[in-house]
Amino acid sequence: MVTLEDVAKQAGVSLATASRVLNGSTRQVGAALRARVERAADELGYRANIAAQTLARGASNVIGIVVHDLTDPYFAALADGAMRAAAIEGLLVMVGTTHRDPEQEIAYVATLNAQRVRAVLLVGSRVADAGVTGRLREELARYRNGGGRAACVGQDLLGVDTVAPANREGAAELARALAGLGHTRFAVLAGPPHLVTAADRCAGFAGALKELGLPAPHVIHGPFDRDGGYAAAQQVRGDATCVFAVNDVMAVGALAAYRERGVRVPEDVSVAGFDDIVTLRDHVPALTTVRLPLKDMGARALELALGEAEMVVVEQVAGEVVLRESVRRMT
Amino acid sequence: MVTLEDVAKQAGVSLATASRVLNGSTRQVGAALRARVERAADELGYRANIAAQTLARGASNVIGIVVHDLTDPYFAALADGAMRAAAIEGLLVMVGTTHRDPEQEIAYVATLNAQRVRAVLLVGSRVADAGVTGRLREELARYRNGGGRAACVGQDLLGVDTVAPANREGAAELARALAGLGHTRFAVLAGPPHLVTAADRCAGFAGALKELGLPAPHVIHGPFDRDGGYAAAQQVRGDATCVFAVNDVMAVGALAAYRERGVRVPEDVSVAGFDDIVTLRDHVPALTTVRLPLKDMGARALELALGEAEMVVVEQVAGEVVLRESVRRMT
DNA sequence: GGCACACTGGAAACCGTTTTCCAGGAGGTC
DNA sequence: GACCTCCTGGAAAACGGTTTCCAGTGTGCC
Repeated sequence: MVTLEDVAKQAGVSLATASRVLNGSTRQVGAALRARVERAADELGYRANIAAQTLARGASNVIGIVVHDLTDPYFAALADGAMRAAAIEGLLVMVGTTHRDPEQEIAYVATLNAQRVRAVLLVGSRVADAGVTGRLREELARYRNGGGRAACVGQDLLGVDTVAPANREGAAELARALAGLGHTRFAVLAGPPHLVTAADRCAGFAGALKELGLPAPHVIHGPFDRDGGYAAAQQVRGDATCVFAVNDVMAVGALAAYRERGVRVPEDVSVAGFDDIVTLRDHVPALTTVRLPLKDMGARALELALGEAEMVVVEQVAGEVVLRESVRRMT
Repeated sequence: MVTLEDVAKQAGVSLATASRVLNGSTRQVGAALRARVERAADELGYRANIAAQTLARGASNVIGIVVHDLTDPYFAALADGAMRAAAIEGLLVMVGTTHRDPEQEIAYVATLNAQRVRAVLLVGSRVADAGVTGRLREELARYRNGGGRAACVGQDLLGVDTVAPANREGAAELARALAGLGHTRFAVLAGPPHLVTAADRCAGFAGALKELGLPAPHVIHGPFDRDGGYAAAQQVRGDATCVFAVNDVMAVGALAAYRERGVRVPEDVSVAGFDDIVTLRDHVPALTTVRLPLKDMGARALELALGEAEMVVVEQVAGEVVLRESVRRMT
């Protein structure tokens, strides 16, 4: 491995000069020496050792992003947004996936702390478990005490800058829109009760129905993924005319379940989701959903993490109800 | 930031002892001291500085994965497979996305080299551009000369261990299967001509048709994504009874285009894709495609990169034709 | 009791940079 | 011409660990 010293020797200059030429410094270096150093570096194929730079500079140009599951398009979109923003800032990205294990999330924060990454982004729903959340907060505090910056996409439960999708309000608005189409008997494929995002969407939906004086929905819990939606759809009571799956991939699972059973959507039952996943936009029937600007949210979270605000900032992101063919008007 | 020295001081031991206790060493440390060190580390909230460790050890526990586009489920699945394998090995992952710019790929290899990552995985099709490929090979050689390991998922064009999907053979087999259903006039939504994966699939398909004595397909080039499929489908000649999109997301785009125009699939035209993307498995009509074990391929690429084989190994991965409802029998 | 040896702990060199500090020379001003 | 300042280059001290020696202790064996 060729080092800066090799380059300096070959160019006949000191280490300091070589460093100044190659790795950006405020100091000027004379044209002649500069050229010699550059030529030497090129000839030798020098690549700075970033570990050494990080150590010497006390700051790295890496950020960490922790997501639940990269193969879930929801997280892929958020991560992509953040990564584009990072690329613009000249930052490298370490991605960790927890596969929905909160302990993994804590472990990642510890590791990213050890890496002294510039910022950590925690992307995805918090869980309703004070113990886990407490330990995560602790680990995060340790990191931030050392000068680390952090932000979160999800719920404002960690005491760090947060991009918070308006899950309750979005679900409520969806409920009102669906009620406006004449639906009165609803079911909710609610995901896991401990997942805050799922719980908020469910609660927002149910709350709006209540305000409208409609009967409470039939709530069915299950996993937060496609198969969870598929399974939950099997248990929906027959009298429901409209089913709200708390995310799009669950909704797609539900649609598959109905299709297999010969239940027509939207003729026999209406189905709605949440997120407006781009990959699913060509699904048939087209999914009614609540659109979230996922890429922007990811990018915004990175901005917040890097930003200098002395106060913790929490940004609500509104969802937009998008009515498509998976729901019908009842009348 | 609390350092090992702080811990050593607090525990009243030397730096060496603290290091041996906390960061794994072959050397034994007495129980009493060991306990003191551990307690001190815990009290102070010590986290080893990985940059310093990497520097001192001369080896890092990070690997790099470079993909074209993380929001494309094809890459998400491959990356996820590799990341799971990495997690098992206790490795951290840096992910870079090129957004399909080959220059970015070269730049990433340089950066990952600077990071002295343990291995680099280049995931995705090569491009048919000798200049770009040459420069990438150069950068890769530089990295490997410094002791780096590399592997590739795609085509064996870089002189590194490669997991190579059998694009030609898979497409040929698909062509034979479709011909077996009675189709004779084909179109191929072929993607960009310079993208080797796309070109191979197109060539394999056309080659098989030729062997069968069928007319050459109508080949339409365009982008390798959903919108590319959508646009290309508009240009298909009216006499084609079966359209092969060289990947699944393009096929979905084509299906959308047909749906909008009121062309029924498969009644009016049959459509097939390639990859068998999991996220699309609930698409209607269900997509005929060639299944690739993407997660396994990603994991296998990591194994190869980490492996000790002195020879460059190239592993062909066969695709499996999956006939589903997006194609019909002609008779 | 003496000796070799295994074992544990510490001092210090080293990993590859950055950056502070110092020295020397050029240029400007009075 | 003397003095000051500005600018450029180099020596060396960090940065936070790991690891090689080296020294001291206790043990087993003859």
